[in-house]
Amino acid sequence: MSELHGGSASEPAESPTDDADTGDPNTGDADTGDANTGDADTGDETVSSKNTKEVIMEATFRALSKHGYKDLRMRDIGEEMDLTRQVIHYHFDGKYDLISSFLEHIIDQYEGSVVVEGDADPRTELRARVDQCLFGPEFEEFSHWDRMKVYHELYTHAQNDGEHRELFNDHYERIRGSIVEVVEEGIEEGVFRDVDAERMGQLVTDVIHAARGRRISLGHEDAPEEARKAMDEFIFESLERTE
Amino acid sequence: MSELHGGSASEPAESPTDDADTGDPNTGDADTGDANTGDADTGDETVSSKNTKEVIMEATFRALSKHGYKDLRMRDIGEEMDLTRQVIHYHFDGKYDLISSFLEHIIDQYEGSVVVEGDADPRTELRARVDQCLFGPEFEEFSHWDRMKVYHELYTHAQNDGEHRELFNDHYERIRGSIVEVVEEGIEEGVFRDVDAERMGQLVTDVIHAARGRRISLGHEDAPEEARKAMDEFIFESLERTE
DNA sequence: TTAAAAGTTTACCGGGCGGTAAATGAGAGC
DNA sequence: GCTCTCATTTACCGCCCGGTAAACTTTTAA
Repeated sequence: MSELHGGSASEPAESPTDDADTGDPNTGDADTGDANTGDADTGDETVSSKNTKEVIMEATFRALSKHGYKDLRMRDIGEEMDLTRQVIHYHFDGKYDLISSFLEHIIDQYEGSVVVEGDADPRTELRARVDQCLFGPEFEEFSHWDRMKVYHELYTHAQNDGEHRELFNDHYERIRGSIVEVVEEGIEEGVFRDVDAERMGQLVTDVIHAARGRRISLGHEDAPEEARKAMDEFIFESLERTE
Repeated sequence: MSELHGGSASEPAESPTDDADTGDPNTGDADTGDANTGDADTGDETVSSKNTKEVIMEATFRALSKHGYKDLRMRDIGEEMDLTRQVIHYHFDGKYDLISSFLEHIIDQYEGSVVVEGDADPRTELRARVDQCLFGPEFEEFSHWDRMKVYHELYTHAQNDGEHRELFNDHYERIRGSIVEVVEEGIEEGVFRDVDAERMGQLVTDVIHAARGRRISLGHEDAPEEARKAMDEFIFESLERTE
């Protein structure tokens, strides 16, 4: 066969293979191809292909958590998977496309994790929604902040990327909207005083975001809790004063 | 100053010189070595050396504004100066040291731009401080948001860097503290109702940060203004209700 | 059974990046 | 004038990273 580069077995003492990807080549794999439920496929994608994409998303998430956006290398993502990093290039069109897809992925996850009750009274409902934003869904509370960390880093970086910014804007609008809705409901029902619901919703959303950012960037573990108390004491209190 | 290397349309097919730094070797310079006031030196640094460091800081700022933290290359900084990028390595100990120094630099600037009145009544004082955080000092209003953009990006990245995080924590504490102080003053003087000043100050600081972040990351130009109105309407109003 | 299509791996690379070494310039002190 | 030090430039480099090409393997569909 075409011995392309002379590299016979002898060669250099340590891995001649460039790409020190070596992370650890799935030694004991037996974890990849299982759970292959032959359900209805979605769109025109193979089941396994869809599965792989999800594996890549999860790996991206882990790599992003570890290294941060700035220092994220394709190699890092590869090391978080049982597959080699090159499969990424088969399923995505380069690094930027991968990140963009991941962004949609993580936003969808966020979206999907929101549980709507809807039947409670506005007072309770409002607090429940705020809590959900601040502390995550009741179940699966672990990992909430890991996700948030990644989300928040991408969020900040969006200032340099118009495309990403739009995604975040849409998402933001949905969150804010859902809070405004509850406030409006409360006003209609007469349990809240008659304020500008948009402005109030905006304020609440802002406080949520700030507490999140403070916890993540500055490491203030108690920021969400404190923010929650402050809202109770200084915002909700004045909201409910029907007077 | 940005459009340095517009010319040389021909562009040598393959510049043998590696380092396509070529930007364009300060053609029209005549801007570097002057203004050399032989004043008393500070510490053990030459005047010119100190000057150069500042030039580098400014260049770093510009490069950071343009490219964002993630995509910042030493080369980009070089292109924002009249000097070559290698001088950076003479004055700083590599990229990380440069960024750290820049961080201190921009925080100092922030700090220095804060104007304290102190004599006004707490009501006015509180609003004035908030305004300053939201809109920048009255003079030199331009460039305020450029600085903020850079500040905020570094701020978010601090989650991945303990050393930087500490710097931001200190700074944050100073800002928050100054607001808490005003609130306390107001309570003592009896113009504000008797609330937990710490918590109130925290809330106000959080709202400021959120509005800033929203304007920068999401591009909501009116975020500061809206936040200001929301605070007036929903927070300050209830604060002043001495009742 | 088999051949094409889809997916994955192995091997490899060009270019760009941060950094360094040595040559050059510019003063300060004697 | 000479030299020694500080400051800056010119020239250059090794390595690391994203990406590709082709071999290989598994799945799909006749």
